[in-house]
Amino acid sequence: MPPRTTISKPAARRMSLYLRALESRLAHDDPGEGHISSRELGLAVGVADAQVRKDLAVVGAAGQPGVGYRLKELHDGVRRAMGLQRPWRAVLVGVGNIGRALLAYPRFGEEGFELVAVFDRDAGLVGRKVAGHAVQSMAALVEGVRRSGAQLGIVAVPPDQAQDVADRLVEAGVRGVLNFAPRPLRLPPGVAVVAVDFTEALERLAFETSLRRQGSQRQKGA
Amino acid sequence: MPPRTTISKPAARRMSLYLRALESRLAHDDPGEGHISSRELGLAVGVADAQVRKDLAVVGAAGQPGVGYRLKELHDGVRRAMGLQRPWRAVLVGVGNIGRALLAYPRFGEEGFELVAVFDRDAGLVGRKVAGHAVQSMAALVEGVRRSGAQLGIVAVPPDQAQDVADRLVEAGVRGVLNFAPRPLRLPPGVAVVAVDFTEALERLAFETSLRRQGSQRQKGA
DNA sequence: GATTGTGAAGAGCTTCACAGCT
DNA sequence: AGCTGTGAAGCTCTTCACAATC
Repeated sequence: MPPRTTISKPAARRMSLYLRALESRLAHDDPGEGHISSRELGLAVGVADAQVRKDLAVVGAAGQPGVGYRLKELHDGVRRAMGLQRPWRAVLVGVGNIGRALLAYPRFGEEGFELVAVFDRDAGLVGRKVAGHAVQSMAALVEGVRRSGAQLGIVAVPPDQAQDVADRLVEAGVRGVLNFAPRPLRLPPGVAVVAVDFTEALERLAFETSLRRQGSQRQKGA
Repeated sequence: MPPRTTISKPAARRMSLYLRALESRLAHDDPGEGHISSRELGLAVGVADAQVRKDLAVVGAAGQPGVGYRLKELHDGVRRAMGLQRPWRAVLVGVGNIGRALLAYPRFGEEGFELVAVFDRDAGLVGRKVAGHAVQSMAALVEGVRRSGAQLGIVAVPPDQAQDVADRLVEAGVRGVLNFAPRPLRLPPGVAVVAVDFTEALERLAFETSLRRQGSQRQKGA
């Protein structure tokens, strides 16, 4: 049963939040037989209850009036809707600070993401192991990625190398790219790109903070 | 002259992109007397030209029909509209991999952001210098932040400490928080929060990638 | 001829509010 | 009583299209 409606971009963002709220709840609820209402879930992630119900309707989860949604069922439903029902294979390019932070991320691999290869330009790193992953040379990238069958590539290199690395990842068959370089990537349609941009985040923070000078503060959830 | 209209959240996101496109352009245009059209700028950041014009109208930038916008004037206008006309003082809490990545970020400080204090829980780090910044103990946090007069705080600690650290930052007078922990923060209204969440980004990537199975690919810019 | 500025139309997203179920 | 599911209303953002300008 495919989702009734497509999941919008804002909804996809919220789904990640729901997932984590559900997981934290499941951790405290061993049998996993508990329920959660749209209001509770909304409170946990800073979203209105009606919004939660609309989102969940899209993933095809059935709530029980008067009770709420079954935790386990809901968790599975959201994961399936987000394309996380089976694991994704990812490669990491760039083992600088950001790359290391990702390697150290316990969550990586824990649920649905498997890091199958790691590359770096630095000859001093190539051949060594970082967080259990043998670092390969950039020369080995295209062949290595192709052999690994990875669908996702993570670009954690300096900005001037980002486009080139991304192009080679796509050449090697990757279908989605996570870009940590503060530079927009141009990739063919059919390849998904998601950017994580510290500078943008900082600037957004400056903007939002300067908005909140004394005076009319409308706020909603978080 | 305050902006005619308020800048929407999506618009604020794009402003950061405009800024970087303009800066990269200014770097290749030493006198800074060049012009750029809404179409060119839109192409650089993956946005429709009409959208660019609407955004720029909000910052109060005046374009010249048939020619475009003056680079330097536009750059200044966007920075002002984003609240970047004068520098922000920020503190960093947590000198793990993410914290280090931020410290290494050349852009940090280069334009508009000054890192005025750095804290970490690890006794082995306290007192040492990392990337030119003396690491202070967590015990010194509230007093240290208050004395520094920082308006922004960056939370780069493990998730279980994030809320506590954020609370103390707010207690110390911080008015905006950049959160790298994969956990939503609850802070009083009047304090801005921007989250950078790797897990969310990865899951969004999985979702967008799974959408792009063969078939109808609508795409626009990037 | 090229490009801006913008009203109006269009698309998308969120909130409201309530009938219906347990 | 509590909660879901959802049509309808309301709001926000984006795209269109074109007169005005250089």
